[in-house]
Amino acid sequence: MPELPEVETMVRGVHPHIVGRKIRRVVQCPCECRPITLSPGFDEFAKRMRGTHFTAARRLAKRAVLDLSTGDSIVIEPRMTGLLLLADPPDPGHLRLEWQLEGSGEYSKLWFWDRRGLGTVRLLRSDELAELGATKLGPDALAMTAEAWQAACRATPRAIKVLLLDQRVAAGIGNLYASEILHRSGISPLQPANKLTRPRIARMQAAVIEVLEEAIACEGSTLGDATYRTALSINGTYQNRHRVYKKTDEQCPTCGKGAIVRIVQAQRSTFYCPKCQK
DNA sequence: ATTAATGTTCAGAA
DNA sequence: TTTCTGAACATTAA
Repeated sequence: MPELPEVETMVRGVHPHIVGRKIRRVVQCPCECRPITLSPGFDEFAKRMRGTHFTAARRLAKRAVLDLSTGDSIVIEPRMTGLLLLADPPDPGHLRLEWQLEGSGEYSKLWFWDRRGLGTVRLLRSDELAELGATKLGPDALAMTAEAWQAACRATPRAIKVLLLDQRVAAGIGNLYASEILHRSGISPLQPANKLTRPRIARMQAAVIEVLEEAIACEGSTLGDATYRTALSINGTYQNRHRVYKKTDEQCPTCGKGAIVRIVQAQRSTFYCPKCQK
């Protein structure tokens, strides 16, 4: 579930509370749930971590990266329902990993909570982390220039919505924000990328930045049927500003004429206004 | 009972 | 080589 703004909110929430804190112990599933995918296996995972301390919490595309004093990094991929939490999980039954922190501080535990359990947590050396970034991820969506989008669009006839979701083109945009970005840009999600004109791509690039930064300022989107919340367990508020996502049949807030429709592209829902997105 | 859900990855086919 | 489809992972809520 978390996309770029939600993961950014997670790492910002966790950073001031864990940097400098030593790891006393790592516990797998303090509740009675199935362990999520870990690498390496839990024993080595915990051993390489014990006694080290956190030096930073940062975001890599839709992943949270917790750097350790050893030079290793914990790379957390929340996928659909994963959360990094310092307090109050949505329910106590899906805590998949617990880091017990030494020393003084407001919080003594850091959790990875994941209801569906599709998330993954890996411990990587710096060279492995660099390789991950280089092979699977394009530039961060917030760092993409209009020229970079122009080059990516020119190179393919794929639908622009599908291109926005391609993490090798630009990393961090997910299904929710792709629809919101295209609506703000006035671009149809079905438009072949290589048919977009330069000014329209420039408009899209600006919308990418605007939507993502506004969503970060709102601490992400917490949908009614979802579980996302900040590290301190506060709901995000960007859902109150959604214009099209899950708004099927509602009036378009931009043109006031059309109704929002839902279509399916690459097996994912897309929401848009056919009247003002061309 | 069926369907869809803010993600990623893989196999197989066009 | 590129692109698309379907399925898989697992759980829950409408």
